[in-house]
Amino acid sequence: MSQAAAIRDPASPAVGKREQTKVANRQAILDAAREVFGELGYETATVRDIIRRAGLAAGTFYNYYRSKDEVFAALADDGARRFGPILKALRAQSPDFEAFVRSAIRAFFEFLADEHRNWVARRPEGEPHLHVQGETPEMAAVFADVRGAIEQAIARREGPVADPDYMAAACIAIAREVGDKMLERRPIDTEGAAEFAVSMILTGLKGLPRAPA
Amino acid sequence: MSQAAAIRDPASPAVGKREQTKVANRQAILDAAREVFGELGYETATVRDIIRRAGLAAGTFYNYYRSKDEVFAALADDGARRFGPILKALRAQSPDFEAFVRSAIRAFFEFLADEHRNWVARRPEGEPHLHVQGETPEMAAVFADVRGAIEQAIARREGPVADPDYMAAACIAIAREVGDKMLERRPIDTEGAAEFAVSMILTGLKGLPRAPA
Amino acid sequence: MSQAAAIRDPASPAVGKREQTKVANRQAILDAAREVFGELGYETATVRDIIRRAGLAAGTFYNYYRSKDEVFAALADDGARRFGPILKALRAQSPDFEAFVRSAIRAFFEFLADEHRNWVARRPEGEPHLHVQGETPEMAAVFADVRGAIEQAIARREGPVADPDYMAAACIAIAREVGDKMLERRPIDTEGAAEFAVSMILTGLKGLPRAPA
Amino acid sequence: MSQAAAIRDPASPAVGKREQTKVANRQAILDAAREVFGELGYETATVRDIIRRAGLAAGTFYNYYRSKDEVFAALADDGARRFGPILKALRAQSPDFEAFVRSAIRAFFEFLADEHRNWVARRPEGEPHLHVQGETPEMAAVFADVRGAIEQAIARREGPVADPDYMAAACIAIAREVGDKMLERRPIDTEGAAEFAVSMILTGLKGLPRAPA
DNA sequence: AATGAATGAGAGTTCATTCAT
DNA sequence: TATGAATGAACTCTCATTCAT
Repeated sequence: MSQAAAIRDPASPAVGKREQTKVANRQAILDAAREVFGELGYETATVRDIIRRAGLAAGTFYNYYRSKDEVFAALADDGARRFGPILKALRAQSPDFEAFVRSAIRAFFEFLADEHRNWVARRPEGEPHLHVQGETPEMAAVFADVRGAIEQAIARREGPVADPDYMAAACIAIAREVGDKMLERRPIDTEGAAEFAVSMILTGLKGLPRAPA
Repeated sequence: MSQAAAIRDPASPAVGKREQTKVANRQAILDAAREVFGELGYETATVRDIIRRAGLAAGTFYNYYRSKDEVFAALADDGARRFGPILKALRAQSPDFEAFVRSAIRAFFEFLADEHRNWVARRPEGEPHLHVQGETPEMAAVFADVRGAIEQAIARREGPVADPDYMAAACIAIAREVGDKMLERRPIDTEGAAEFAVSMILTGLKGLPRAPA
Repeated sequence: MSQAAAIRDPASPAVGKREQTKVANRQAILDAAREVFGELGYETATVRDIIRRAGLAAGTFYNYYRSKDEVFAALADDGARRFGPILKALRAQSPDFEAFVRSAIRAFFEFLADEHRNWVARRPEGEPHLHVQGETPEMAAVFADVRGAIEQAIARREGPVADPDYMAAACIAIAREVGDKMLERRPIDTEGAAEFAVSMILTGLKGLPRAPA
Repeated sequence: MSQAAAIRDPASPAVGKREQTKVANRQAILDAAREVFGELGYETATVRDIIRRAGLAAGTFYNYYRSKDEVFAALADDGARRFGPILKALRAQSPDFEAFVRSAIRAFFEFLADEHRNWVARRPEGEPHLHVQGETPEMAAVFADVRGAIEQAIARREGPVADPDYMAAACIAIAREVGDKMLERRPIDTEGAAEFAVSMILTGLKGLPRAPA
């Protein structure tokens, strides 16, 4: 190695090319896995699908993740790590439960739209896979976060006192499904979807505009 | 096989034994498939699991269904065939949209509880399969029915005029998830769950009891 | 099925063709495994090698044995099951330790020669596998038997009182290696080999003919 | 790597650092390989096991040996190179065949005990690998040497005239197996083992002490 | 020369499906 | 028609070896 090579521009990142591609590969695998799991589901997706999409060789996968399970778990961690803090901040800032719901839904839909750019929405034809759509492990982790926040709010009596488990489930369900639909439209309208979901959650169908008699 | 088995009982019904067995086997396979798919999910479930539970031999499966896919599809048809008419009747009888939602949810939860007796709710531990829970092909078909009914109602301007797609998605979502939770509890309380779901759908969180100040 | 087919000649074996081929296949796999393990050793041998030699398809192997390990173990059992009783009878019949050694060695060499017809003696070229030659799991089981018999004899003070562990090891070693050499020659002379081995075991080099001064 | 490392210490010996490292690395790999092959056997041992133990990187292995096979062969050469001369000297010094056997066995057992300190005797449990124990390539080479010496002696009519091939095999076998047993005991008693082996070889069981009547 | 990530052939094993009985 | 063994493609994962750094 030439001496020049050793003298590094302090402004440049302190990583060699090797480390760079290592990071890049890890990310490529993660991204490919997100896509593939999103499209095919955990069982149907194969490690080969993932690495092929990442443009790597079969064995390379195992340099980064010890198993199919492990990438899957890594994806979940990744999602939670990114959305968790956002949610926490929102929780702290919101003056009341309604405000929290409002901002959380909005943030969630934006997160969703962001994520969406990472998966190809294309679904394989002729394969029975009901409703697993849009179900990335990352989403699962985020849902868990949201559920926690809702349950906490209920415990603090900031929200309705109805069955907390049912409530969390229903709110999550709305966010999930409406979010799913949102992603299927062009352009993706997070604003509109959020408005709908918030209204539905807070006031139900009663809160939605009625047809004039 | 003993010779006696070959001698037809003259008192037996006119349907040949063969035909009887054929119908019985077809049903046995369908029932077994419902259970197995419910327990393990489409991918994890094997044809062997199904035929073993049906008490038949591997090859026999293919006398009734051409593939694993086909029995899966048949299940969906089966569910729709059973719930569809119920839904239609409800639709006809209901004076207004609210009444329809109320009765449909109730009917759906009862159908769900009924179905539930056919699957063992046990889920394999240590396998990442988020949210596929309670997702039988039959359910999927029923969901489709419900969605249709909602969309129709909206088209007929009996309900709110908000985005019909979002509305159907949200209603289904609530029914699905609350139904799921309902099935996890003992005793299974369809009444309570239906009340919650209806209230949530119609009036949202606002319609739920609030904590006294 | 015609009635004629059902009426079976009582002298013929009471098995259908299916069962026949099942038994035949099980044996074919076992035989192929014996050969392949003998030639390549446990690690190098692949399940594919075994089933290819058995003339079957990859999956078929697993209809008979649950794993590579299991055939291996089955082979050992097989050998022990066949030689164990012989050894026991010899032990009972022999008036003294010497007679036992004599007859046991002879029986062992005959067993060995018999076995030999089941393995192809061909060894893969260019592969380093020292001394694993002639080492079938079956042999291992037989060796264990022999060792047991020797140790027992020693314990009963019928033989020399020297270190029993060393003695058993040495006797086994001689039988094994001389047996190995014996198998490499044509024709296979069990008589000559047995004479040598017995003499070597009982009187060592001293018992062997010396060159005339 | 720090810049300082690149500046050669002027006080360092004349051999370039590179050359030193080359020799050291080659030896480190050889030593690691001896251990690893001894512990795991040829097949089970991986190149990674070897280089990890040598404290080097995967690629470095291939700067010294072209393949896993080659390092295996090199080990054999190494052993032969070390034991061969000893054996030759013994051969020259011994007045007769008995004396040669005696001294050769003793030397062999001492060599064995020496070698033993380089492998960890621990063997992986639950793996079927019968009798490959104690089988280093080095041992194999030494065995070949011994065999040669015995055959030569026989050819020179210094020993019994019985089948030389069988004789060599039997002697080697005893040495090998008793040596193996010897290594399993604590403390390692080369003296006792040698005495037993020599006695067994020269006079067979007859030469071993008998139980008093 | 040293490094260690990338490679891809090939291992053991599973399972939907076929087919002789 | 029922049977269940046979089939072989496809799966997850390992590892000797190569090669850019």
